[in-house]
Amino acid sequence: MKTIPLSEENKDFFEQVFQVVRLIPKGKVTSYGAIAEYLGRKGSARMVGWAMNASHKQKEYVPAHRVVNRNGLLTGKHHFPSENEMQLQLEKEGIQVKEDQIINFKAHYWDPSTSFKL
DNA sequence: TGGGTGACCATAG
DNA sequence: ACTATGGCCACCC
Repeated sequence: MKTIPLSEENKDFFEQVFQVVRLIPKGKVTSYGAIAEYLGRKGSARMVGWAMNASHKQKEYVPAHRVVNRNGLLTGKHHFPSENEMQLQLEKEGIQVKEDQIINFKAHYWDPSTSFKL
C-alpha cells in the first residue's frame, strides 16, 4: 500500500487527478468516478473529466486513455488527437475494445483505493 | 455576478 | 429495461 504525498506539486485537484492517472498500471483502466472518490470528491466525477480535458498539455505524460466511464465505455475518445487514438493505445496494452466498449471490463478494472491511500 | 456547460454517477419511478 | 433528475464544482463567457 503506497502513499501519495500531498505536497506543493499536487495541491490542486487537477494535479492530484494527473498523479492518480499516472499510477494506473499498464493494461488496466479505471473510471472517472473512482478517481473522484479516491480524492475525496465523491460525486465530482465531472471534474475529473474536465481535468482530463487539460491533460494533454501537461508537462508530464498522462495516460488519459486508461480512464473510461463506469461502464467501460470510451466516452472520451473524441477528445484525443485522432479518432481511434484511445482505442489504439488500449489495444497496444492488451485491452480489447469493440464499439467503444472495453471487452471484459471487469477483468481490467483497477480501483485506485484498493492499492493506494492518501 | 450569474448562468450554462460538461471525457460523470447514483437514484427513483 | 429506460428516462429523468439532482448533485457535483471548475471553467468560460
